[in-house]
Amino acid sequence: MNKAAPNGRPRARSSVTIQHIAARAGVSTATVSRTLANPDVVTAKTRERVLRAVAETGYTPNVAARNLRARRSMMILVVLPNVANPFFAQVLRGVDDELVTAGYDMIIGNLDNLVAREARYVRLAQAGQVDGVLLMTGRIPKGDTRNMDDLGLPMAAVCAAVPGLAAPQIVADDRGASIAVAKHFIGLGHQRFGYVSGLQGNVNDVQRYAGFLEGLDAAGVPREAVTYWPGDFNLRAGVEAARAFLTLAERPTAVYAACDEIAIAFIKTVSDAGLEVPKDVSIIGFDGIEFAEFISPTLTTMRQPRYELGRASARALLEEIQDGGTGERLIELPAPMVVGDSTAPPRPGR
Amino acid sequence: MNKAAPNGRPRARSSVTIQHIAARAGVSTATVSRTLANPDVVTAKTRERVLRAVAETGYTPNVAARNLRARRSMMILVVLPNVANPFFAQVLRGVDDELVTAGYDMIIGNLDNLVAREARYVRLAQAGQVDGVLLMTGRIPKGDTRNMDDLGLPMAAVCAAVPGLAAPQIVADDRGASIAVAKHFIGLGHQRFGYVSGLQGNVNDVQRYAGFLEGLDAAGVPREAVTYWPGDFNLRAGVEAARAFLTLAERPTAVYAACDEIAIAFIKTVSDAGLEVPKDVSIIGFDGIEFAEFISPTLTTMRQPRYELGRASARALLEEIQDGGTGERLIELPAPMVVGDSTAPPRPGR
DNA sequence: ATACACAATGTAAACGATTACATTATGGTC
DNA sequence: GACCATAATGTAATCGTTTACATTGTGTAT
Repeated sequence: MNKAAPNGRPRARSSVTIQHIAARAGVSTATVSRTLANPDVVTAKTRERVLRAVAETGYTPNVAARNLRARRSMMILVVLPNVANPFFAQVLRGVDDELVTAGYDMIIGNLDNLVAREARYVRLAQAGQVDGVLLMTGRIPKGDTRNMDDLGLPMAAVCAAVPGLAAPQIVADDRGASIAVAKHFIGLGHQRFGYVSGLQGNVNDVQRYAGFLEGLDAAGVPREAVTYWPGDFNLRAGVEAARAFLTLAERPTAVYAACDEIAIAFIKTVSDAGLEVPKDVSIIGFDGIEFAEFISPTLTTMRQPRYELGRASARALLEEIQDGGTGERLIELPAPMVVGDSTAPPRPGR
Repeated sequence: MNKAAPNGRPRARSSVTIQHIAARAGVSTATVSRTLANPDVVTAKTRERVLRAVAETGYTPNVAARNLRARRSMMILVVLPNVANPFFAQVLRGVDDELVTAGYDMIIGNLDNLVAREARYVRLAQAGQVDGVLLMTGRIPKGDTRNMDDLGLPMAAVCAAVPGLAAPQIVADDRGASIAVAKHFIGLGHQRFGYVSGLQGNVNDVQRYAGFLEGLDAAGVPREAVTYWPGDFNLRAGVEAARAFLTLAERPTAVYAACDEIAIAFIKTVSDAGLEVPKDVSIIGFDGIEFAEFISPTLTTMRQPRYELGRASARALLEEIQDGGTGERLIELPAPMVVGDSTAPPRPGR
């Protein structure tokens, strides 16, 4: 008997099962299943009867049952350091776009910058809840328990390379872009430089600083001409670095910030202190967030192809799942410079 | 037989089942299940044996099987218009924090601003894949197919009220805040006003405009003194509104923007055109995004308690799931004004 | 010692799909 | 019309838990 809801419509929460459809259409459950999974394998007449029954009852296959039997979940776990970070939000959109077209959905594993939270998602993945894992974090510490790497699940890393991970890694060319930053500053005639770090030890930050130094080295800039400020990937870090900058007797005239938030806060802070950007100090950021062109002066920045990073990584992960995976490889997308008004030659005579 | 991985560690992808644990611990599967679900119901000795077996094998219960039998998934579907929008990202963090402590995880239903995408998530919810739905969108159109509202699933709405939805709705006090905006402008002595709309017909936008007008009405401002620009909740809309503003012979001296992005782009555009903010025009935004205090001039804005909106809505949803729900009710959180440098009295003699 | 309440465990039936294998229907060829 | 290949469908096992119900064990009151 097909129980109807009070309003006469089919009952919600899918109390209607494949048995009901089979009975209603006068076929076996196997035929119903086949009709839905592979319509061409059944007779047109059968197909029509089954589909009508489905439509009339509003039947939707129970996912748990399907997952259990078929041993897949059509779910991808996306692990990221912090959902609140707009940078990842844009990457997520790329991931989602790609996953959706392949019929997958995503579970968000938000670490909230706490390494301890990772265990939860390792467990979730272990439980067969997901068909693959996308790591949006460069920091997968080898804990006391088994970690993601050992799960034997298809994986991919995006945004930040995970050293030693045997999986596709999709990242922006941090090093190359940072060399370009150095070259740009040099080309403008700068001689004293500063670097505001993102998170200490973060793989992106390391690459950016290394690339920056490499570019400066190539131009013969002595290491003493480069000031380094530790920081974090947020606005506050920009304020603090700017304060440190302001106390210097001989200030750098060109500052490279590990991300746009830092750069924007840096500009705001030094401007409030009476300096002019770019006349007194030139600044280049990283990421190419939208706000970069809506501040004054507009920010020169290295644009990460965030959406594309998301798409490419999801695509790579899907390949891992389907083809068994081509496995370990590094895909570097270029991060081109977007020239704004925050860079100029240094004030003459300085 | 317990198959070990090549490295001698327990095999990944949880090929070890509850049967293995039962055998290893010399108990029945029922006892294993009980030990894990409700440890105090078994003998200390039994508990110890079971837990040891679990630890030695690295057993994790298969979630699909559990979901199937227990008829719950410990998953919440979060439907939002656009993952790439930083505003929602912060709300998501609040949601996640609350859900995690209750043992739930979240599936992201990203509509990408396309109404058509909703069907996918209705289906997902129908399939018993989630225990509840959190709607972060004010636009749930009654489609030709059954929509979320009819699912019979625990639900809650956040950020934007869904008219007619019989569920808890957690929103900021758009109207009250907008009245405060009007009062603030009036208090400064302004007489000509502008409003830059968010998405046309969006429930938040409607409330904000209504509240703004209400506040102006209360001060006896004639309707002709208010210019309305249609827009969208993004930077581009601010640019366009500003361009329209600039063409006016008699410009408003006080502009209220439906969100901070609009306000920021508006400021940038009129500044580039040679006007001074706030001397020539005062601007107030909405949301209180972080960047608001890092532009020049810093933005006066109505701060939405985004994290708290997320938390409160998740809490309400969990109550719906657990207690059967107290159901329909409106929770309005205040959106206090954060006064920046973008507001001042109008230039004298204007 | 016996009976009895109650705690601890075991047995086996769900949960709702997919799918290997068995069976029946269909159509083409001689 | 008989035969056979092949297409279409049916039967029933299976995925790995949870849990209702049955059974056994333990301690206490009589």
